Amino acid sequence: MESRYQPADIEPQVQNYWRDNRCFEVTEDPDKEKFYCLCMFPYPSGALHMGHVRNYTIGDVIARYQRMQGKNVLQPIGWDAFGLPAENAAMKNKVPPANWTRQNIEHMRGQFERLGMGYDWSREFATCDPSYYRWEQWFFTRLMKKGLVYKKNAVVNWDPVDQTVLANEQVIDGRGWRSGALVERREIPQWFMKITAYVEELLTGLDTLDGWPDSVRTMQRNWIGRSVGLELAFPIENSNEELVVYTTRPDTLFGVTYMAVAAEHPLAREAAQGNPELQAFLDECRQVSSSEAALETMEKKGMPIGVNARHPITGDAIPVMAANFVLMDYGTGAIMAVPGHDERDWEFATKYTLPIRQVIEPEDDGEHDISRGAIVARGRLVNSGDFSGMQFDEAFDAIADWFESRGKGKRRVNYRLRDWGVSRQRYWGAPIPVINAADGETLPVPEGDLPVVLPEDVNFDGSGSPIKSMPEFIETKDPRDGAPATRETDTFDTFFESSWYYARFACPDADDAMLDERARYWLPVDQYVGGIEHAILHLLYARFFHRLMRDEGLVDGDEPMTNLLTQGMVNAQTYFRQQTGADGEEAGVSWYNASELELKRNERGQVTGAVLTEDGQPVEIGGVEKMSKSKRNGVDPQEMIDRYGADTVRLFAMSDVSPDQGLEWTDEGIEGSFRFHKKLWRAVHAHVERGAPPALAVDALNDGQLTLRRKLHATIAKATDDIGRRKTFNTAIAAVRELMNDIAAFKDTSPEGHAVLQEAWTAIIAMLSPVVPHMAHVLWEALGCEGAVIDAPWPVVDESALVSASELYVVQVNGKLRAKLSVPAGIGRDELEATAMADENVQRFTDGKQVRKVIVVPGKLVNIVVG
RNA sequence: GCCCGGGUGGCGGAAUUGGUAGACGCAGCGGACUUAAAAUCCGCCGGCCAUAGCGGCCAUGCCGGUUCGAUCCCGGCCUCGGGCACCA
Repeated sequence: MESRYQPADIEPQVQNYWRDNRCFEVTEDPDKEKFYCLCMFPYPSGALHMGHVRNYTIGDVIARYQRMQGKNVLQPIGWDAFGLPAENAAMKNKVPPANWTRQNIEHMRGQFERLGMGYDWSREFATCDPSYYRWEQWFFTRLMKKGLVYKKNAVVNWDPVDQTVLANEQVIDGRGWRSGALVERREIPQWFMKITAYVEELLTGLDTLDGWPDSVRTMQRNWIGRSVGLELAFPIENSNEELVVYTTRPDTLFGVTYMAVAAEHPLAREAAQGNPELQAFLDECRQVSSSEAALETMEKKGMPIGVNARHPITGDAIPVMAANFVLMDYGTGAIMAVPGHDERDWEFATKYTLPIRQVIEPEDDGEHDISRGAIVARGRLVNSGDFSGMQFDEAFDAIADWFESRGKGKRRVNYRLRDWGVSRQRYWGAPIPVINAADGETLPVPEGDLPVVLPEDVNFDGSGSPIKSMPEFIETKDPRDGAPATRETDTFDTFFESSWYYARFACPDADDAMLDERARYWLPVDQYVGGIEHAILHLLYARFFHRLMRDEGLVDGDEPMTNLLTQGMVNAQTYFRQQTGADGEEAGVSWYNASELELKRNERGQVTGAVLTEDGQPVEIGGVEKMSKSKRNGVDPQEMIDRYGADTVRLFAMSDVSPDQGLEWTDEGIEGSFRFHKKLWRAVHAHVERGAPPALAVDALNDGQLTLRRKLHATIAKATDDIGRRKTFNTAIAAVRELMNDIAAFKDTSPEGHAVLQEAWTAIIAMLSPVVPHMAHVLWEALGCEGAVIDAPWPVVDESALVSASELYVVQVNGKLRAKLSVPAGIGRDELEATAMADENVQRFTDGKQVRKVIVVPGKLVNIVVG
């Protein structure tokens, strides 16, 4: 064994060992418990960043831990290879998206290996492989036949200068990111998946997902947004038409003072003919990004369309407004407005001086001034005709009955969730396998003609998707009669690929089916790991897809992932200077990387400022923010691996915080992690130099040896719980460090002590091996242990080692800590109370006072309440 | 705007979800070793007060509540982060 820790020497050797012995390639084994561990696969953006390192280290630690628990562990990796960045890179670098993507995959694969990830590389695939996307094309045609997909018009962001559809991300302050032109809403025909057909199941299924964080389940529940309400119609004056609206607050119906319709609503369009002012307003309403955040935060605008509706109960005339915040494709394109009891309606009514009427009196009897704000809380109805005096539930039923008995409305369960639009007008995606026949029919591509291969040798100049102007792609034949027909040129949303890849990893080489029997062995995923930013969309689509595949007979079970771990982001300190132009105007901000700076500290070590090394002038200290190129606060993992080794980087990524929290990267932190490796190496080296230890004879141990052994087994218990159940790797590592501190203070050189130390070091190396597998591999061998540490069993707690003759009690008086007592284990309550009362410091606070009660928490605490 | 999280010493965080606030690490200070530096090792390390020693008061974003006892539960606010359906 080398006396110095040299990661650059040992890490490649250990990686070769894993590769040569195919350590991580697995097959189905019905005799072993299976464990499928999966991290959300990466988008091949070019190089690994720290967020990747963290994500995949978490997964690797769990996979290696479960392997040591004796399970048949599958940990695959692949590439979420379609997407927008490849198109942007293609424009910038004049490379076809396919080439750029595949080069990135090559590079990142090497980085994963260098990090020591225990992947079954034999299962690797990229979603841009035709052998992968052919099966989702096949699946889509199956769903077409089942009626689970359909085509309808839907809104996109249209850049009128670049003549192209923009993603929400490409719309900045309502303008196209490249052209700067005001973006318009435009309707085009698109394909939709009927996720709403599964909405109840997706909702109730959340209750079964005990292994998911509550926050994610709540977010999904709210996203689905089930509500019970009333659908009712407001007749239009002097017309046979009516406005259908949905409300969850029928109790406020007498407070309706206006109606609002979308700019695209037929009623508004009709009214705009011959009304140029209204027409101009409707045109203006189109110039808004289609994102909900933009819609909700923009200035609410409206204009009367000169048409009245009639209140269905009172018959009162109610003006109809066109409004920019009502959307034609959500709900019915019309809403009833109750400014007295809805904040948005209140603000709108105040702005346009529309009447505000109070029809609810809240429970709390507090001061409520309807002229100063809406009363949103439920309460008793007032000014509501026959319904006045009723409470919410009673009023809801009475009003709903009123409408239903007259055939003018009905109770309805409504969902916020909308069907999933999967069409993208982009090139770098899987072609939607549809043929447009000359007679207007849309037909699925026959199974025998799949896959519809995306041409990869293209000239990508940014003027839209190349396949949209490529006759050799577009021209095809009608599968019914061979007549000329055209292909669909839209591609799938990339969420389509990522909704089922987890299942394909079970059988990536199946070439005559989407999935085969192996999927039933490996699924569901036992542990899924990924960023919290995917809490809703990706995970909801995957849950939907799993049910679609279940109903196609491809998989068992309802849910795709049993346990979910959502990981926080990797952040770092930012530094900047506000730059001033020659004219004294502010000319933007310059960001600096920590490596360019020197920090100033006061005598306490508190950072008081920073100066740029180059010019010695101060820079501002900004916030701790997500690592990004623009803020220049990123750290390249490759550089860190080259300097410190993969184990040090892995350890730091795991040791500072639990995985679900944001991790702050610091240079000092990584140094500390490296120091830990050197210290551990030295300690094990010194231990090994003593030669082979005698066998452990527990009965022969003295108090000091028993105490160290108690600490060891308490540490094993804690680390097992922290890694296996809580997934708080940081506290498991801290517990091991505590144990190592105790070992450092253990000055026993006897043979018995030597044997205890051998037991301790062996357990420490085993427990650390999922996090720092290279170093553990080498030290395991040095300790003379059998086999490779990846095949070692996880250490087991010896319960008898935990037994102690005494217990520590905390004594409080009126909830304040006054003493600590060490008492014999299993002491009786009376004796315990007496011992506590007899304590000198306790008496200072109880003296002359009456003891009202004594609370005892066994094994922990005594609280004496005096008054 | 709406939904979901977070806020604890100089810093990252711990306290297993009602029972010792500050584990572990980083930074800092003091010391040992060294010709010196680095590395390493040892000690101290929330604030205020007291001190030979024992100890006391305050303190977990802010305000209020429940409880014998609150970082943890409830109500109201402030603030930072994630998502909002075409970034992945």
